Amino acid sequence: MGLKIYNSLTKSKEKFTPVKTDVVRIYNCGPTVYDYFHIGNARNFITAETVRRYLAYKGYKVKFIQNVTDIEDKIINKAKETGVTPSDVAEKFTKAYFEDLEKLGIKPADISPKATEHIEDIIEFVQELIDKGYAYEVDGDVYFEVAKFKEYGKLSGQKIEDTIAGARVEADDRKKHPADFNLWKSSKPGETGWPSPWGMGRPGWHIECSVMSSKYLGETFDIHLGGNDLIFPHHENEIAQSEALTGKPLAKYWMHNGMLQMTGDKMSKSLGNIKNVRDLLEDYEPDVIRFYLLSSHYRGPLELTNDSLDEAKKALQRLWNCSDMTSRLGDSQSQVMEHKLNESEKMLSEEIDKAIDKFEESMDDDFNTSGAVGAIFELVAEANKFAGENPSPSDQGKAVLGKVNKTLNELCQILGINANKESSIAEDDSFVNDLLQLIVNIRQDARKNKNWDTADKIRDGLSELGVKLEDTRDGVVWKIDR
RNA sequence: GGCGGCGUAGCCAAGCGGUAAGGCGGUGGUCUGCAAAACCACUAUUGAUGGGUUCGACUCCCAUCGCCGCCUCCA
Repeated sequence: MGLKIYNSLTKSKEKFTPVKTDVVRIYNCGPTVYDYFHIGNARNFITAETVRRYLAYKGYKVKFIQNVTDIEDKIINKAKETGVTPSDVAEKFTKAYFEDLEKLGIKPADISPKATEHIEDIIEFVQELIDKGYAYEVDGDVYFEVAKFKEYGKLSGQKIEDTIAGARVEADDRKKHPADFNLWKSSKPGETGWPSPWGMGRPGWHIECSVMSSKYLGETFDIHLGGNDLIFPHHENEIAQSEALTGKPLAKYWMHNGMLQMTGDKMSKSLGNIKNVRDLLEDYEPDVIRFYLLSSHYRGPLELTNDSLDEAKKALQRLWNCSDMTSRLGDSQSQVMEHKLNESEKMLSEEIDKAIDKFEESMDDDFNTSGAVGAIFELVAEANKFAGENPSPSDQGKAVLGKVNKTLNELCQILGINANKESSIAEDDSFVNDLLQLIVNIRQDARKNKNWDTADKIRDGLSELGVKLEDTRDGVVWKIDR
């Protein structure tokens, strides 16, 4: 079973074979840093990360680039509104971007190139397009001449004529064709700009991705990702620029994630119905947010509601409980010896392999994280069942449970989810642990004396402080949740 | 007008040409001093609707309806 990827370019699932054998090169369109990023952006980042992690799990060497657009009209507008410079805005939100990524538990890209640090490269790229006859300059602006690129529209299925029929393209007499787009924008006096052969100006939006992807990944890299709202015009234009210049495909596979919706509408900054990740993290743990985003397929739409997040949290709790139980009851140090297993141990052991198989099968099928999560939960159910039937497992039983624990951890890690709950109190905080142990011992004494009032008062009181006590058959277990 | 996606139980959500994973919720049990956790049973004869192909379709094709995205900045 090899990996299959749905390629937006061909609108079909294709077998994945890297362009080069030794490394998979991936580019994802990163944020324009004019505000905190929202949960919809996060879905894209997490989709990219899932691709990246799974490919690494499959044994590929992965090189992952995600750019930072730090000069753009929206940044300039924001600067005007708030009375600071565009670079102030960009700096502030670039910093916030990396902070929020980290809080969400998303690994930053191998390289996060910034547009403003590649002005020279961009100018060179634009000049070459002019030299090759694909672009023209008017009053300090440089446009890409869409009519010159015969394959224009191959990604989005848009025809140039239809685009004009939409009549929403800004009228500009200076352009040869309404669909022609900006490669270089002249700047007004006093505006941020860089010197260029065409006067002071700044890069058009689409050009930076073409420039930086080719610079760091080379011509024809493997996977280009982005939200499906970028298909047209952004990705279409990227293809036009790059392929006009090189005559080679920009990327082999194009992956586009679906939009996150709020009460039926797309979440977007222009609609004003956005939910910042920063704010969301006040109410939900990173794992919950990631788990929720992974619980459906990346290409479909996904509705964000409090209920869906709450539900994700409960589901995740079930996983955490099982992980807890298997680490408590299991022994991950000792080896499972198949021939020594009894009937039920053997069954559980087989369930581990089944879960791994189903997990990989799902992920191989265009990164079906929903199916992969299902596989994990099937293992959880089997482990719980086994533990219920074998409260005091044999050594081999412990070994199998330990293996379940390890498997749970490994599979979750591929999805970027912690199989174990991150506690706000360090696990090695021995003072807290000793204190809790003392309280629990006192409560156990009360229980021995059937002093239920005291015992319950302690349990309820701790619960309010975020410490949950469970009286299991083999002792008291506490979980910290605050 | 052009391009594309979606429509599966109360809710969320997968696989699959041979009669529906998983999660949440609900109901009834087991365990427990009581809880919690966990387990067991039940919870879609039905897959928006209407046709067609097929021995057989939720899965393929066509049409209809509904929802959504893109065509302007947007992950």
